[in-house]
Amino acid sequence: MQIGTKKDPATKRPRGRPRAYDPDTALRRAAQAFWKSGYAGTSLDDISAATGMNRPSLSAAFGDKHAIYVKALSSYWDFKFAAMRKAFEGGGKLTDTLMKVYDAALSIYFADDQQALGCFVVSTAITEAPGDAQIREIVAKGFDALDADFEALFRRARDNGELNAGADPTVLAQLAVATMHSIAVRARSGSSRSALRKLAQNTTAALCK
Amino acid sequence: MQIGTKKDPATKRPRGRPRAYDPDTALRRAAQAFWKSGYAGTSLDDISAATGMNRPSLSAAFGDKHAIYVKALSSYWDFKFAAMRKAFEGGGKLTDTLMKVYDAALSIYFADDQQALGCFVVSTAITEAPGDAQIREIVAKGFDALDADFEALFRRARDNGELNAGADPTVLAQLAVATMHSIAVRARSGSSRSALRKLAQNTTAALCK
DNA sequence: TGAATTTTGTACTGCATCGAATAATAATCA
DNA sequence: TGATTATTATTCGATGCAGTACAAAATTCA
Repeated sequence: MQIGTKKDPATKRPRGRPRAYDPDTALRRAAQAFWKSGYAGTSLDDISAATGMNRPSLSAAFGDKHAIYVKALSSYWDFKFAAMRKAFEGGGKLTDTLMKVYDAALSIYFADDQQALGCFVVSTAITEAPGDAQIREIVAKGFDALDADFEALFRRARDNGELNAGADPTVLAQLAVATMHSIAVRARSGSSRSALRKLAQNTTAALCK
Repeated sequence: MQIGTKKDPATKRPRGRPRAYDPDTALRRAAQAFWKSGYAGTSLDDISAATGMNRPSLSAAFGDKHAIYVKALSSYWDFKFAAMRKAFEGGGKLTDTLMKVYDAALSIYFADDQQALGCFVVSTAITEAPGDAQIREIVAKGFDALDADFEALFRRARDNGELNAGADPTVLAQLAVATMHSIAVRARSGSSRSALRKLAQNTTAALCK
């Protein structure tokens, strides 16, 4: 159990009793719990157990359940989604970049060795977005960002001559994202990682020719 | 309010007090409620309100909450999913058939005018499949059926010469289903029906050339 | 008309959950 | 060392929920 954040030993400690948790790791663990069982399926006691924080500390640090969920989703965004998007950088061959992106996604979707968790954003889109404008906004922003990443990638490839001039980057991006969504959905319903990687390879081959 | 099922007036009534509900319509309404808010997000009182049945009647007719969910999912399968799959029949042009399928799906996903509900099977794949083997089985069977329908459609089109001989029906079906999943996901996170129809059109055009 | 049978409607029990109030603890500051 | 401050730990109260027991109602059968 990690005690405190020694991020900067020079900064003077604040006045009172020191925190027994690190807010970032706590949020990551809360995200993992919500990710696995959804909003309604995860109790504050579950969050408490996952983070090691007791309930009043959760309240004090992050607010009520809804606020914790929003912060956890943002944490997922910062730690997982952002890492995946890094796979777009580098500028190798189009097919290689695409597979790097899909492999990064698969690593996240299958990170938990007990149970495939899929994509927290996709799951949130299904469960929480319809009834919650704030969360819907966050999800939409995430989807837009991914759409834009794929579109930029295909546009570059077209301009480089890797794709023929008639290729439509927008449509290709939609198909690439659709496969990503499909992978996220199928991962949670029992498809194996290898089967979904094959799906990614098929998509990559189909879109690049 | 509909009383009883007059499906066959010749059949003698059973012995006791007649039922005040029709089991099929009750299940459809229960499905609608679960479809909207998920398993954990829907209480038995919600189901009770949606069906007009009180809780002991629900218990007696369908069993406990989990059993109701399974039966509701099967009801969705019988009434919605099966109707959508009819769009595969008919044997017109490939692009027309594909758009008929997508339009049938969109009609279901946007059937509720208050709120886009997406696909009950996709939503169940996300929320309930991971933790419930029985439901996971049902979902997998649904996905397999749709994969097979698309694959058969593309195979026929290739054999008819509508697609070039090198086209791979399996891969095309995966992409077509991926777009379906994507539409279901995006529908619940606020995308408009017209935007998603455009997505379907783009997919159709891309896969048929 | 009255007994038998099935369903409906009300009420209850036990349990989980959320949120907050209160007391104990561990640090800094004077 | 004692006051101050922030966090932790325990506990409580109110609410919601799932499942069930029991009495009332509506129908068929004799």
